[in-house]
Amino acid sequence: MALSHAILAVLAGRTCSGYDLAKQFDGSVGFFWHATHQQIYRELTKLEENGWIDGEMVQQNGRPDKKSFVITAAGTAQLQAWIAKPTAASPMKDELLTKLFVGHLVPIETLLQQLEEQRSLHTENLATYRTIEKLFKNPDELPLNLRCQYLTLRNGIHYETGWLAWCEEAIGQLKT
Amino acid sequence: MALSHAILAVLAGRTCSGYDLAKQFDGSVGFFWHATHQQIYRELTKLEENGWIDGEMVQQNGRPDKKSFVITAAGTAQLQAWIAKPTAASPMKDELLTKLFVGHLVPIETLLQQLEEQRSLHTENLATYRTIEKLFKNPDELPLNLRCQYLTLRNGIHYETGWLAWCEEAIGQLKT
DNA sequence: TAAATCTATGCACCAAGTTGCATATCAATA
DNA sequence: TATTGATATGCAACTTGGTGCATAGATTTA
Repeated sequence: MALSHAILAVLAGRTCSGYDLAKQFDGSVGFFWHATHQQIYRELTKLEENGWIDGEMVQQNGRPDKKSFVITAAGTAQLQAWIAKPTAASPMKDELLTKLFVGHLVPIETLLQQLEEQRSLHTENLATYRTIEKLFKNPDELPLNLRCQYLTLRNGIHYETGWLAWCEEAIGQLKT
Repeated sequence: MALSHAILAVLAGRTCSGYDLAKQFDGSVGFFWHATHQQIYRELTKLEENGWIDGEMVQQNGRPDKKSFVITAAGTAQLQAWIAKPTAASPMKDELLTKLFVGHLVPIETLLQQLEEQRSLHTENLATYRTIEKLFKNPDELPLNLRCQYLTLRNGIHYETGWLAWCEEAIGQLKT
């Protein structure tokens, strides 16, 4: 139910082809809602059937033709209604923690390897977010739409910072 | 692929019926791997077919009979091999952030409501974790298996703390 | 004694997500 | 000119996850 809304959310900002959307879902919205191009194309068909978006073939020169989608009034209304609805808690799924939960079954070195791998992943993510953060000058003076996007970025920064702090703690603990 | 391993992880600690497992997945492992009782029963069938667990009917008095599962040597080997494998990054899915991303489409009051709802959810979660944390005396002197479990709990605490800090920041920002 | 609650297991159907494949246009590079 | 890479879209098959329902033994509570 929520992939459709994530797509509407992107289209609320600008018209996109499926291909454009797939790129948005790899960065930007992709930071908090993962989707493959397959899912996106399939969902676009449904959204158009529902009348929430409108597709139109666009001839291009220098590259293949594309189908461009715009959000309809009904789509926007749908999106607004969804935002106001109570938010379902995202079902937790963390492979690393599951592994650590039974970490005593493997050599400590294996655990440390995994933790260090995670640390470098989260370090990388944090660096990406920090880079984007710098593009926002004077966060307090942003128009509302950008301020909202800025806050989603800030969430990512809190998230990654928290993970990194934990990685350090866990690695430290296990090395004792 | 990973629900099976989460189940094996629980069974590595103690024999369980499907019902017991369902309760473990509501708390404990459930804090980082969500699953319904339906998924669990279905997966148990597969795990038994693969020979990774062994099921046996147990007569009980005072309550219905149950089927009790133990992990096999093959199952433990499987689990150990899985722990050592590279860990797939968990695909992000956060409904609230998706909503906030297009938050300018609704009144600020709606956003604040949602954020305050999240804040209270995460406050509750943190309180739960803190309560469990107190059960661990002298974390540095725990045997390895408990220390690993303690670290998963610490991850939850970092996670919830980070979320709460962000909630405060976001609410503060939007109230300006 | 009736109803609610806890223990215990499972089917059927539907929705969502993943993987691999298939196709095609056009630009740039080797 | 052949290949690579970016643009662009999509099908088919499969796995996983979610919802609702169905059943049933036993205890507790009203």
